[in-house]
Amino acid sequence: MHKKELIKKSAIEVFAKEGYHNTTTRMLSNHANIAIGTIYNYFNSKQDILDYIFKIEFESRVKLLTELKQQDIPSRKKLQIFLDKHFESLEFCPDTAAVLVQEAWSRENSDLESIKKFAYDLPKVFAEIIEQGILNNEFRKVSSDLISYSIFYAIRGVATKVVNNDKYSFNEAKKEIFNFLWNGLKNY
Amino acid sequence: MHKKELIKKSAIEVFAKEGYHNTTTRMLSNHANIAIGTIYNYFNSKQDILDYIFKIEFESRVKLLTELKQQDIPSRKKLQIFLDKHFESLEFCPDTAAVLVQEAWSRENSDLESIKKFAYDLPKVFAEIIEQGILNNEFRKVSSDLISYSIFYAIRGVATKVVNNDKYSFNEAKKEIFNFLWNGLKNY
Amino acid sequence: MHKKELIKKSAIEVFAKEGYHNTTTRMLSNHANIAIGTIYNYFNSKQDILDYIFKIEFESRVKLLTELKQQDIPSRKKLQIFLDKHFESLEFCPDTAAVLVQEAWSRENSDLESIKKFAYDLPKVFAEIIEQGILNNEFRKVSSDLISYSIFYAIRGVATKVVNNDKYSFNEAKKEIFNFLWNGLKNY
Amino acid sequence: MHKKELIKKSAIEVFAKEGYHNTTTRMLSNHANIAIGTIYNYFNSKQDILDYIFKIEFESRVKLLTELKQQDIPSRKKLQIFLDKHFESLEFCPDTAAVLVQEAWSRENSDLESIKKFAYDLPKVFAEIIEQGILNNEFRKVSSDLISYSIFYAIRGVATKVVNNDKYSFNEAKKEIFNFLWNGLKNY
DNA sequence: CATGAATGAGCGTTCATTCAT
DNA sequence: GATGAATGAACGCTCATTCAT
Repeated sequence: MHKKELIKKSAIEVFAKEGYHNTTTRMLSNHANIAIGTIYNYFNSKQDILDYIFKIEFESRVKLLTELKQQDIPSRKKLQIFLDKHFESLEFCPDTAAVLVQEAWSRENSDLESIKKFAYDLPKVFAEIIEQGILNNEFRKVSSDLISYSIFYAIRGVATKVVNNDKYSFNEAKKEIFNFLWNGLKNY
Repeated sequence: MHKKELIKKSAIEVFAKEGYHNTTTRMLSNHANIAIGTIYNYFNSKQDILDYIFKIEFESRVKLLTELKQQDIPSRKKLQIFLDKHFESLEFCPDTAAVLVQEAWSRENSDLESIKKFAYDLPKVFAEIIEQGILNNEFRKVSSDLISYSIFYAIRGVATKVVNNDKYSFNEAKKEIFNFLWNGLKNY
Repeated sequence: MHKKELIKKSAIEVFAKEGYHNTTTRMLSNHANIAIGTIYNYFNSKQDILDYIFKIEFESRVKLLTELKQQDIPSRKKLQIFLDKHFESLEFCPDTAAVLVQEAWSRENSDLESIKKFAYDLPKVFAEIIEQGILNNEFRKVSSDLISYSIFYAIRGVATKVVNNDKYSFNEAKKEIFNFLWNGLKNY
Repeated sequence: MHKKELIKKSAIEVFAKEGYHNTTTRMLSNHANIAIGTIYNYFNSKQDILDYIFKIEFESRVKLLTELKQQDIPSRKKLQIFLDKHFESLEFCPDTAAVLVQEAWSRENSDLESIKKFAYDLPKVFAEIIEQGILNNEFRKVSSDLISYSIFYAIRGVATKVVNNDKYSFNEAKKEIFNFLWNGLKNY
């Protein structure tokens, strides 16, 4: 594996467990079995690592959403696929999910370019999908950007609940949140 | 004003603007025009100030929700009143709202007792209101605790959007989110 | 009781238990049931309290030693009486004894006038008693000021051991140390 | 020199002059011509430096005493050798001696493991040497642990006197205290 | 006289970052 | 490229002392 990816992978594990703020560069270097200085050969700063994580994850998600937007399927299906993918990544990359969830909204990181993109641009793309749904009469006439925000946060709320609580399976949670959001959106 | 309240009020202003983590005790004392030591006559630590803020706000919100639960009015109305109150406080105490929203999620504050209460107990009370709505057939049969989480986060999402963006009035946002949530919940 | 004496008495209790350094003025005021400010009506500083304690104790001990010096009794008896008095005060004013023992040699207090007197002048008077013993052939020709120091410290060593250890009674310890010192001094 | 030893050596000089308590970490770093942070690469805390000093000195002294105990020479000789070594270290490492003497008694350091060892275990080993002397009839039947304490403190007393006073040479002082202790111990 | 809230200099400690090897 | 010892600004917090009431 390229060393930059090794550091990213390793950092995700530590950030997920300890939180970005409580993680020292020494912890990162220990966990990755490299020297502290080596980190700085690939990243400009500690925050730069987080930035990179968000950048990669943002790109993969924006790619998914953009593809989804362009597909010729019902908007209902698009919502479903998005939730499928989202809960899939929660289940199979829980550490990455934990980092995204924990660090995205910390005021401490709020000036990171990639976090801004993640927090503002991603809902924006999703808003466009909602607008498609409104145009073809599948969805009610909602304010797409307000509601896309609500949806993003609502999903995150459920995700947090499920991650911290073994009462619900990912599948159950996915069905619940899908029904809730779909009912909130659909046109009768 | 009692000095403890002065410090709380002043701290809310600084926390809202700078974030809890970026705020130093020196900034707090400068903003409140008192000595650093004075802060420690009323609070045990910097974190204790945040704790106090959350404690006060938690109590007022839990009071509202508990009263709402006991009232003999349609669940739809209860949702509406809750949103009214919530957006009212957002509009008139935006700094407090900003602090609650920013710091409640932060991993680094997650061991504060009052933040745990705020983040976990408040949705729990709300879940009981949802269960009432299910029992009297106003709401669909949803998983009340998952969905109450979603709703809390969804509201936060809209709040964040509105606070950071002057495109929408609080009133518009309130109506949008109410319709969205109501449609997501109601029984046909 | 005069308030100054109340403060002194109370301070001795706290100093004995906590150590001078770990004692805050707040602890002193709480223990004496007075306000912090009141302390400063009778003492110029926290150290001034310690200074006063040593001054009083120094005076009583120097008085004893001076009287002893002037009495027309064998030097052996003088040593015995001194030890009697010393262990008597250890037994009946253990807090005062603890303060004297603990604080007299702390570098932190070493510039206190009364502590210097206590640590340097007291052995000096004792040295004069030893010189009397040498002159009348009871004691060997020792260097009186070196040996008086040794004796003071030796006594303190035993005192510390007995105070911190219930294996020995004050009486046993007194007999042991008397025999040791007497054998060390006496002329054959 | 290893940096840890440089810091130790430098700290001994400052502690000896200023006292442990009056020494700030900034003073230590200035005196050693290193950054504050460097200290913390080798020690966990300011107290840890003192702990290390005592640990090293304790070990060298316990080694000497243990060897002495096992040697087949008169107990009188053992006392003499111990005093020789002790005054030798006083003369050639006066700063170290000053630190040991000043800080070993301080109430505020009394919870340091190495200081406890120094103050309690060292006399214990010495007590065993005294017991040997009693068994082979060189010494009187004294309470070995009380008297070993007395001796340790008595030596400290003389040491303090000599260090703070240029009236006596180390050699004179050593002879005086040896005679005093030997007469206090010997069997007639 | 008695009070105790207010003060702020100064403490020990942390940790992201640098750079000589 | 890899290393990790060295760095020092900046932090949260303490507590003896003051002084207006």
